[in-house]
Amino acid sequence: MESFEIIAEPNRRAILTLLVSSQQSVGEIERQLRMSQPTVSKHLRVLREAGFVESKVDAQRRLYRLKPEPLQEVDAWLAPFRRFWSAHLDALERHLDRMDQSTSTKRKTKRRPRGPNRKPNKGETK
Amino acid sequence: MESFEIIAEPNRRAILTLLVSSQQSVGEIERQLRMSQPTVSKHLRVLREAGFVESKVDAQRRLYRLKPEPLQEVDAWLAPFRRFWSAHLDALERHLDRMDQSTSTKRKTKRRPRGPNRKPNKGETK
DNA sequence: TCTAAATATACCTTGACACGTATATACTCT
DNA sequence: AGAGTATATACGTGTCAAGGTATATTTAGA
Repeated sequence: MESFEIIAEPNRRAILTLLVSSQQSVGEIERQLRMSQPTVSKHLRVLREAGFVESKVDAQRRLYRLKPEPLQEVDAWLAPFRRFWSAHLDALERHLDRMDQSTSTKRKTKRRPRGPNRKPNKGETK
Repeated sequence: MESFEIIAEPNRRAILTLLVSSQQSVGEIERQLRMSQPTVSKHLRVLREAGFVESKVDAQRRLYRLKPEPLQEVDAWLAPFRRFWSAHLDALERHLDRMDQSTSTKRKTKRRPRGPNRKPNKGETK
C-alpha cells in the first residue's frame, strides 16, 4: 500500500499521532484509542510494512515507534502547494492594494458575451 | 469525502499537481494525464465538492483552479511530525558531535548552526 | 435550428479494505 | 509443564469507491 492511502485511514492517523509523543505498546494504543486489538494489530502491520513505524520486542509486548521517512515524502509532495498558497496570499495583497486606488471606478467592459446561463454546479464561480 | 481520502487517489493528486502551475480546462487535463473524460470530470467533482478546486465557466469549457484550504489542513496535520523529525535530526547531530570530540576528527561538511534553546524556523523542512 | 464540441452524469461491475469473531503464536511466571 | 498475558493472523462479510460505457446538458457557430 502506498503512503497516501495509508494515512487516508482515520484510525491509522490517530495511531501515528499517538506515537509522536512516545513509543507505545499495542495494548496501550488499543486502550487509548478504544479500538479492538485485532484492528490495532492490523493497522500497525500496514504502518510497519510501509515504513511509518517500527517495532521492537519487549517480552510479550511489542513497542512501536515512529519512523520519519514516509511522512517526509508526503511533506515533500506538499511543497509546491505551499509555494502556491504563498503566492496566493501575495496576489490577494496586490488585489487589495488595487482596490484601494480604484474603489470608485466601475467596470464597464464585459469580459465576454454570454448567452442564457446554465445552472451553476456547486462550487462553481460565475 | 474527507481531505486525506481525496488525495489518496493518484489521479487526483496528478490533477492537483497539474493545477499548481495554472488553471486548466477538463480537456487539457484529460490530454495531459491521459485519462478518460468521465474519469477526469468525476475526479474534478470530488475535488470541487471537497474545496480543493473551483471552476469558472468559459464558453463550453470549465476552467478549474486550485483552492488552498484543504491542502493547508493536511499540511497542518503534518506539523507535529515535522517537529518530531527535526528533533531526530538534532539528536543525530548531537551524537555526531560527541563522536567528533571523542575522535578528534575534522569535519568536512558544515552542519546547521545550533545554539542553546534553538527553535525551528517557520516552515523549516530539514 | 441543426451540428459539433465540451463537460457532466447515470448505471453497472469489480476489486479493495476495514471490521468482527475466532484462533494461533509467543512469551512470562509459578 | 501449565496458565495467563500480549499480540498476530485467518476467514467471512459488508461497504464503497473507481473506472467503463452510454447518454444527457450546455454552448458556439453555420
